[in-house]
Amino acid sequence: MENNLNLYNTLTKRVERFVPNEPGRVKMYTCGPTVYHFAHIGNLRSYIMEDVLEKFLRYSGYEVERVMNITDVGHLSSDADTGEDKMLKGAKREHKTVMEIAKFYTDAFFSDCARLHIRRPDVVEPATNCIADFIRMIEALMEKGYAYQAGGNIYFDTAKLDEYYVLSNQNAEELAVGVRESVEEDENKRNKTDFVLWFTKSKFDDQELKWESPWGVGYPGWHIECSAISIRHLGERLDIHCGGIDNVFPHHTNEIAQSESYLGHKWCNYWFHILHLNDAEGKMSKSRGDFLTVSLLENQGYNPLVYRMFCLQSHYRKPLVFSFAALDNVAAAYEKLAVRIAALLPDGGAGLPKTAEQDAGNAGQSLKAQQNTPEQKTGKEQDMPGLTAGEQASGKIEEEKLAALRKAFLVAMNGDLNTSSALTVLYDVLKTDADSATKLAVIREFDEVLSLGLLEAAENVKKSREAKSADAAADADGEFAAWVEQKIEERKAAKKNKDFTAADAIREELAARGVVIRDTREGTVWELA
RNA sequence: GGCGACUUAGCCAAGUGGUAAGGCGUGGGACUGCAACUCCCUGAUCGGCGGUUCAAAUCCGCCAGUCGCCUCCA
Repeated sequence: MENNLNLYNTLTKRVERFVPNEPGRVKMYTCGPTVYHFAHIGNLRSYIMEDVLEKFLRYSGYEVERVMNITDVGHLSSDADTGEDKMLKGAKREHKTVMEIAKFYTDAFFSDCARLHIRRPDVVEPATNCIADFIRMIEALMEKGYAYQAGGNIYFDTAKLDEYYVLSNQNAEELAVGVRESVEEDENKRNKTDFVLWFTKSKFDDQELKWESPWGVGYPGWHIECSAISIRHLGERLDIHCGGIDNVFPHHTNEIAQSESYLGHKWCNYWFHILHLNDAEGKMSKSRGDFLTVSLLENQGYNPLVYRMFCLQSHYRKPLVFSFAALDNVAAAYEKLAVRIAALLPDGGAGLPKTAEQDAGNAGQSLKAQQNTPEQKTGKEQDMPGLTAGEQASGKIEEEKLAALRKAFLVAMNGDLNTSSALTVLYDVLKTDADSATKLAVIREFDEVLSLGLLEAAENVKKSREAKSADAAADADGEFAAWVEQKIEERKAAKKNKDFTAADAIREELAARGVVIRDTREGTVWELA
């Protein structure tokens, strides 16, 4: 099956058919975090949506190579040399070395990602590993005349380009410099859009990490790292460059300027930008101080995957407003989905062997084979992605129904990654007139891309619904469990005698001890609240 | 000041020319002694005004509101 992915491209400001440089292969670069603090859930919205893009590309049959940088140096709070390095700021705040800070927050970042089922990119490259690449690239830019030295620093000369504002319709005359109060204008720049490639002279001397360079001891500017790291790992032609919308100008604009000047040809074809997560006050940002993290959500009782679903419920090119009311909405929807899927699971709870981590890490590799052999119907069951023994046991996969649902999913996702519509296909699956095995297979397949952990959640629901009594009894000490069982028997007797007052009293007595009971067809089950 | 985006039912949200998906919630019903669970049913003419068209939430114009970027930001 041919790929039909249509993606909005910031470069052309249109939705375009995605065609990679090399058939069947996608080279994807993501601007990674600056690791001076925890990532807030707004940062993570971008990574969630990029993860969906990556997984959908894999699901569509592409081989994807994805690279992410880790900014662990040279990220100034100002582009003038008066600023303060963010890493250094973090280190000062916590009385640690810059490298300790970087390590700690890098680990924290990937831990957050794992909890959100965001796959770790194939290559994760800290900027401090690539200093030699930066220097090589800056030297080349100097030789070609695109860079100049002034006041001890190396600057990129944006006047050398015919076209600088390729991503946004800014214009030099109207571009305001130093709009924000904290930003000072750098007197060394020839043009106001010039940016620093290498610092050797800084008004603050306590920069911890410095390296030798042809221009003296110093450290790299921020923009050079993404260009150099991408070219190092993905070569001269990039298919997709991702990032938050705020990076469009100046960061990505500068990346294009320096990369294409260096390479002498077009560098990246598709620019994928995610709009921000806002709250009632506006954009969430680290610098505003107070911010929400994955851990904070977890502490308040939210499954991180509920936040993932919250993001998927909206479109990546629309601003998303966060509120706990809206999150509660999604939490309820997630729970209900899990319950409905649980009802499809075969009895006996035949295993769901994959763990959440595996699910997050190995999304979609299997559709390609199927798509390449559309006529092959016989023995298709064996090809089903991740079809478990349980699914096979509960019935035969109904191929035609599966194909119809898959098509709806593809239409949604191919339409500029319409995850909101893709999510509704999940509800179509549940409503469709098909065998449980088919529905489970489809849900499992879609979840390779959505990564909402739906089958695991359903399995948990099933466990707690059907085996909770036994589990609770095992968990609780025997004496307590015996007491509960006895109370349930007493209530049963009371109900039989139509003594509902007594029955309700027993239920309340149990509730007071944290035991919640529910009458089912199979009898009364209980669990510890 | 310049650049850009958004505005759909109580809430979230899809829908870029053909007569408003889906979810949550609410209300009603079935089941249950009751409750919970589950299932069924239930709602909007698309910020305002004007225009183009046989036909507009969808195109154009004006107005209003909200938000983002303009060298810290995902």
